[in-house]
Amino acid sequence: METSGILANIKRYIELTEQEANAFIELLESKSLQKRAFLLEPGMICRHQSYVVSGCLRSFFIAADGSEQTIQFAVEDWFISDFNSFLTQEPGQLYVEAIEPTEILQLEYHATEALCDAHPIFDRYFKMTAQKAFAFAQNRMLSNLRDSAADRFLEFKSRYPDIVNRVPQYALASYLGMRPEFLSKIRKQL
Amino acid sequence: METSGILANIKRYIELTEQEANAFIELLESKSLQKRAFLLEPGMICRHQSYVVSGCLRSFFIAADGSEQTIQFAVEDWFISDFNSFLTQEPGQLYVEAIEPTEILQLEYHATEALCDAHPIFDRYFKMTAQKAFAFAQNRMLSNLRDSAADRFLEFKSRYPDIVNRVPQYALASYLGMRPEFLSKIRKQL
DNA sequence: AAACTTTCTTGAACTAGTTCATTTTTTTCG
DNA sequence: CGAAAAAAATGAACTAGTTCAAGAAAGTTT
Repeated sequence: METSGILANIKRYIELTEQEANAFIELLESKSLQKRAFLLEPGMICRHQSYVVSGCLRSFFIAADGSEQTIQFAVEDWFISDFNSFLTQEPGQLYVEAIEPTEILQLEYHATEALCDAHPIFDRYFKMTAQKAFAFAQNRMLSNLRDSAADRFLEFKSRYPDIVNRVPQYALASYLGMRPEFLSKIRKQL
Repeated sequence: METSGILANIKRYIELTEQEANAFIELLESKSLQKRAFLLEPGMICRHQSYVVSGCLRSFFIAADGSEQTIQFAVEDWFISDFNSFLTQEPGQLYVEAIEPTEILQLEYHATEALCDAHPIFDRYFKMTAQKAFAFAQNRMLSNLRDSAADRFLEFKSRYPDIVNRVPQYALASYLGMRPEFLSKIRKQL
């Protein structure tokens, strides 16, 4: 199992003893997904957080009018889940779908809790990642309130040039809060 | 100093020994704000998270076109800050303004870090609050992508009937991602 | 209570972004 | 490769929400 990436990720936040690192690695479950496979569907309880070793996933939901709304993309070295469902361990609303063939490492909810009980240093790690995720979500909200559709696209493109070329345009459009036709027109004008 | 509210808040998440509770209370700084006073302005480093004992605050920023965009309201028993600035300890973008005369209790950044070092149980508390805040932010984003302006207003009104009547309409409009004129028209139609 | 300031309302003109229907291009897969 | 499916592009008609301007109402200060 390829654990060097996820360990390096953690070590950016906290220092681990060998024992703590081993306790963590023992919890990991690895999984492969084909392109277009669903890791999660609405109504399911999200029992894992998933770390992307290689490939690309997205989370989205189906709105009342039938349209897809993308919440998040995850490429190499990112985590993804239906976080609300993961946190409450209640049925969720989101799909998580593989955009490319993807390898992930998963952390199960109760195993994660037990890990934190046994090694409180992991409370600190998950504190830091949750705080970072919250700050990120606030910034995204801020940018959605402030910027025009074209500006949101340009900002995303300059920050994640890689992702723009890896995900379908309709998925990116829904992430940016616009219709695919309109994103197509924006791109044409640039 | 009125600390029963904030202690009850914490005890919803974790159990504290008397020693831990005392260590926490010793960090609190209390502050009063007049109506329309600013707790924070753009360019300042957000050095505290603030817990509202009584009154009402909001955070907002000024967009390129000069309009105000409200990020958050905070009434009794809520926390507020420029979280991005608080987390990074770099200059922020947000105003935090008192909408009513307000009493707050503040937790300073480095004091909070020291508290977590001395008593790791607080890492768990801040983990849980950050995770909850992140889930909340995701839900808000989801609702902004999915719902019409009128639906967003109705949803907010049913969830926070109190706040609707306490904050100026232009502030609520900008929180909901619309112009005050349009919110006025929505209300007229209902 | 008068004067002043801030907030809210209203209506008309406008525009950013949507919707729908069709065609073209790209990707998938036997 | 060639057929089928999925994704992207295009254009015309539309609409949800904005902008601007002016007046009414409410709140604050002296």
